[in-house]
Amino acid sequence: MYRTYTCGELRLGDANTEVTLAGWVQRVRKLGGMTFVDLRDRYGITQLVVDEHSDSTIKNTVEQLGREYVIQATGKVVERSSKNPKMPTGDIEVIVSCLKILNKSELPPFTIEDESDGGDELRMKFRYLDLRRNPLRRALELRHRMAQEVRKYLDSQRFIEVETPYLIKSTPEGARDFVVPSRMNPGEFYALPQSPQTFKQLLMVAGYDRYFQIVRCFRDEDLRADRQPEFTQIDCEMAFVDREDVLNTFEGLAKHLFSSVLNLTIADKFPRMSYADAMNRYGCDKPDIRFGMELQEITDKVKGKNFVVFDSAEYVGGICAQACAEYTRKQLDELTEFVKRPQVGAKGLVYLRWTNEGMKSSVDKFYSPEELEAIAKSMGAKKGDLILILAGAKKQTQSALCDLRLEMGNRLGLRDNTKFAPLWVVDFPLYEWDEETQRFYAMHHPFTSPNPDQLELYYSTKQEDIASVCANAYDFVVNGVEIGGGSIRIHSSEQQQRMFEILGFSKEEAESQFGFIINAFKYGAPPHGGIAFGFDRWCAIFGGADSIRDYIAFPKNNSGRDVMIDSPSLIARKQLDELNIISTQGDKVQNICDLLGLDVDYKEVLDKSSSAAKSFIHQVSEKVSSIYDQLKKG
RNA sequence: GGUUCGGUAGUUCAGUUGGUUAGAAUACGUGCCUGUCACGCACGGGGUCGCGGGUUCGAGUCCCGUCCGGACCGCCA
Repeated sequence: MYRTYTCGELRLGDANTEVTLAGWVQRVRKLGGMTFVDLRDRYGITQLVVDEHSDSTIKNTVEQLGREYVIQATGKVVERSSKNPKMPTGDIEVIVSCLKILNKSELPPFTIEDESDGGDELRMKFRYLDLRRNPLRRALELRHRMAQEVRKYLDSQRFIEVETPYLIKSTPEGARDFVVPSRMNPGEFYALPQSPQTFKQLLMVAGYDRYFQIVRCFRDEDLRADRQPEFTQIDCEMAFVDREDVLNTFEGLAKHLFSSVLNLTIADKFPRMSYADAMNRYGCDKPDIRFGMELQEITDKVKGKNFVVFDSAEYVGGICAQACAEYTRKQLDELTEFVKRPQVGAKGLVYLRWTNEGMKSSVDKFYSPEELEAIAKSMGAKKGDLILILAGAKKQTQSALCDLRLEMGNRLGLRDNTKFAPLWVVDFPLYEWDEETQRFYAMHHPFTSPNPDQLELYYSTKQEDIASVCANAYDFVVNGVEIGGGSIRIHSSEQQQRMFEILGFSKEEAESQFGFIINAFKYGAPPHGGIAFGFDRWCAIFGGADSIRDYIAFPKNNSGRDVMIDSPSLIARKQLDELNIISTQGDKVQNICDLLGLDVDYKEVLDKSSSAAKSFIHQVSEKVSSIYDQLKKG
């Protein structure tokens, strides 16, 4: 037996027990006559002691230990003479009577500690070492607990977990697909699912009225801190339900997770907010409602005073930051810089400081103190408050105010990541008009049903009628992060055909892309709807993190690379041939080599920083100039 | 596709207006140390300043290009 206990469980009550532990050497502290070794495993750290009474072979072995050596130690548990209250095993230590090095370790490139000295890139490259650290271990343990509790709850609600295929069919709508070449069907490709959307709907047609799956999904789009090319969804679908049924069921799931994972009881029903409300009050469709500071439109109140910025604006609005009237010039300049960054995109920032000496603003030239006070009061401000105003086109200005509001929330410490504010956002528009292509796109996806009260508009021939149709859809938002979204689906093939018609699909296109689902709907599709949660994000939110990367064991970097295994990578020409794929760059290089009679490995050459690439360029230029010389000679 | 920040010791970083032998902390090595737990003390080794080119008497520092990484915009139904 390698071990009788783990490194996290021994306590004072275990004193005088003979134990065997195994783990990694966290640290060795030599104090002349005696040596302490911190032995670490997944469960904790236990201190081993070697002193003058120890056997000389043990003293010898302990001399050789280095960081991250894997060792096995046997000995007696004793009470420490000087205890360490900071660690759970701090009351005891193990007097080593037998010590064995199971495996040596090279010196790790960064320290395996809660606050590692390693940078992000290095830690990604040695992810298996980074995963030894407590913060990552805790993140993955949280994720595990979440997954177990999701299954427990959904099982208790009679959901069944069904696996759907990963090799499916590419569809034109939505995100870019990852594709997989089919060797047996030359020139044809599978797509990896962006979500199991159509399959779960087919399961409803099949009569499995409550389905779920914790499932990997794939999107070939650019990444962010909270976006990976492969990510995990809790994918759910129910039949014979309306919107209320779905929201209640999954509010139940959320509450179960809050209580079982975070030990937080939320008694109240989650608030609901319409999309239009969310945009007007918070400037975005996923508001962080942990704090107020709502957007206030003042367009009509500020016009007509010859201030051209306001007079020419479609929308003027602001937020009121309580007790910030004494913000310094420097702080206000910082905020101005913040909103002028291209990512936020405002032209400038107008401020009103309601100080003890009265109103001070950047627009004193245009407005009297009384007028400023009236504006401030209309926004619910009082003495001591700071008002920040942006003006411009409505959509962009609201969005910039949203960013500014979140920035102020951060600055004022109003976004405590141990507090949670869940929210349902409902009544999304069904379509988005795209100016460039002059057509409607589905805001959610093309299986989303229209609001049942607006069917007349859904079948209307007028563009503005169609644009005003709301979707029977909903998003689940926590702390300003979209955790999940779903809808009641279309279940009549007539409504589905109308959807494809509005989206500009011809009958033939719809048939070839989605024929299978249109057909299925002819055979008794029940009314149904569902939701999908971003599992990685939900874990990150519960863990209080901004980035989902630490909640994924082996994530990819900003450019979609796994720097540990160095993927994606080039594949052998033989594989490409089998798959009937023409490697553009590889073939170009290979063709040049064949033409000039060079013996070069195209894979090495494609790594632009390699010496093979330099030598390739050199050889090619030599060859070309010699050919040129020969041509000149005749 | 774009904006922006960064790349200097194993690691995290500092490096002034372009000027002597590129520093600190930490890690590592050696020695001393019997109650440490971020042990302590002393000494030591450790550098392609991402790469290529340019300006200059002189470049880690300025300019151009390029590669790599982070954050963001576009994109992500």
